[in-house]
Amino acid sequence: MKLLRNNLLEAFCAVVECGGFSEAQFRLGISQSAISCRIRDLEIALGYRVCERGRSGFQLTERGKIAYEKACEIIRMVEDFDAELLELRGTITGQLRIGIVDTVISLPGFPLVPALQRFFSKENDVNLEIVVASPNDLKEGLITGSLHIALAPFKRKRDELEYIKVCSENHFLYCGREHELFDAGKDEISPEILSNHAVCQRSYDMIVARDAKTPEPKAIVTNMEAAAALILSGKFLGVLPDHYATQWVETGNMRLLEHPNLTWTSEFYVASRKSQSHRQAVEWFIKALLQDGVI
Amino acid sequence: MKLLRNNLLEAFCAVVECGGFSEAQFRLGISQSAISCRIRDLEIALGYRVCERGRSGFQLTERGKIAYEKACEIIRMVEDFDAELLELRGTITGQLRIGIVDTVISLPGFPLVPALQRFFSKENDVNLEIVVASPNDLKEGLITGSLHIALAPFKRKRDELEYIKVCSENHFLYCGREHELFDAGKDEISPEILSNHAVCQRSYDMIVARDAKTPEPKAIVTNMEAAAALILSGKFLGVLPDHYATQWVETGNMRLLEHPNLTWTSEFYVASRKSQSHRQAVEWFIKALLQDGVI
DNA sequence: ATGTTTACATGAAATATATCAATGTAATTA
DNA sequence: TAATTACATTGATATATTTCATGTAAACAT
Repeated sequence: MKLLRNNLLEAFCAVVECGGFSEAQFRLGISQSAISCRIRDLEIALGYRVCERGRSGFQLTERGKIAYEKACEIIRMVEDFDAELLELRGTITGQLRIGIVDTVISLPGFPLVPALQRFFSKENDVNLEIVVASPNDLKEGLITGSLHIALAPFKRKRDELEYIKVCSENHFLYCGREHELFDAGKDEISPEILSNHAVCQRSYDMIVARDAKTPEPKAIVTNMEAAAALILSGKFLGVLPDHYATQWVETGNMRLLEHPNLTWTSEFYVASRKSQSHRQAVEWFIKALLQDGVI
Repeated sequence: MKLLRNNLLEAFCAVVECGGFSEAQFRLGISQSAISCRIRDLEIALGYRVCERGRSGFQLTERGKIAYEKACEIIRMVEDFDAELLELRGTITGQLRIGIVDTVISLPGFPLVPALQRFFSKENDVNLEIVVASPNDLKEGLITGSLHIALAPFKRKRDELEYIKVCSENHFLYCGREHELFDAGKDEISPEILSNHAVCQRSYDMIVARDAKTPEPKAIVTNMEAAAALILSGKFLGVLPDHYATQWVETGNMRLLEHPNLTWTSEFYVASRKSQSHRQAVEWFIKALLQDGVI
């Protein structure tokens, strides 16, 4: 309990994230000297220095790095705890952290937008945070507690998480207008021919694409927009969800290439921790997500 | 963070466990009025009453009960967190909560006593708590974090826990001197005859004994000493570990009865959570337990 | 070198917070 | 009805925290 008194840890985390005491003033709403005191007190309690600072720059010590990671974790846990107890009042409160993958707004049946409408049309006290990351990072987030809910195509299921299928997404191979295959005849396109062209891949789809027998991907992206840019450049083939590619196909800037192994459907799930769904805000939001009907 | 300020939760938990404000004074080392203030502040922060109190008696409200459970949990988590960060100093610190089943001190190869000697012969700042409970409660404790280490015969293994075998214990059926079978000849004892006599069982051994074809147990105990008392009364047969029964067998107060299904060996394990072994105190103690060699 | 700026530390005063001691109140009990 | 118990309240006191003003040291510009 020693370390959580007087928001010592909040000050520490703010200082780390702001890269110094002076910047953290505004975020914490207290003076620089107060921050100085808090960090000093924290270091006295801990018995070691957490950061080097001064005109020579701000830097966490080795122990400070570990302390910072753990401090973030405990702060999140305490926030969730606060929210749980406050929700016993009847009003739903607290932080609600939701994770999604990128480029899903146009995905038919993706329930986020209607869920947000439903959730916030009821009076509540919830503070929402939406994070965009890869399915793997989202899974990590759920397990560590930095996320309450994630919406993404999860391939391997984890025991400690709960998954509910909500919709699916079709992926096809595309080339850009500038690409030499753009005007090729149907008979000029075969897996063999395609395998001679550079392909860009999303890092988290690489497992799926392993059996596609394409050359080593020349470019790896972690984001759909980046993939689209590479494809539109005409120098790469790439797999995109159809609902996303359609905007360029319709304007004549992309063309779908049929390929048996670079075409797939991924299932989207609402995922959350099995244990920690006690938070009303979490349960309500999941309910709001599923209201259109589970597939 | 609102709820953890000024030890509001410690005060609350102390009050609950002491059954009132006045008693909690001594435990918390603050005056009754200070406690009153803290509970008031907690209730203001929460927005609801956590307990009814006054001359008419102390009682948690429904919400108060939930709040109390969660408060205990978060306090333990914060304690563990404190200990983790303090251990980065180099000195091992914090609470170390160990669970065992009863009547194990005489079990040959049970590593607790030598481990305690080894652990405390090194200078440290650890606060030890030893809990005696059933294997099932110990398992629960490990999972919820109320225990760091447990030493017990675990039958089903849980994924989130780590088990290391340390020794084993032999169980046999016994009767007391006053029992009618005490002086019976060897040929007068068979499973059929035995099945006409009342047996007492430890509640957590009932799964093992299911195939023993004994009549429904007339008495259930959750503690070995209680089982011994029932056996010594002469009114019950019962299963005991041999190392424990031996004291009465040698003094002629108990007799071992051979029975194929009421004789078994249970394996003792050191169990701990896979994830949370980051605490040095926990790791060191496990090391101290295993120093005699793993079986 | 020298002065200036930046980033933090420090000390005294001011403010906020928590605690205590004393007393008040309401429900029991004698 | 008085005494007792268990807690609430109050105002004084103690403690803790923050601010403001100022100090210090490193980096940078001149």
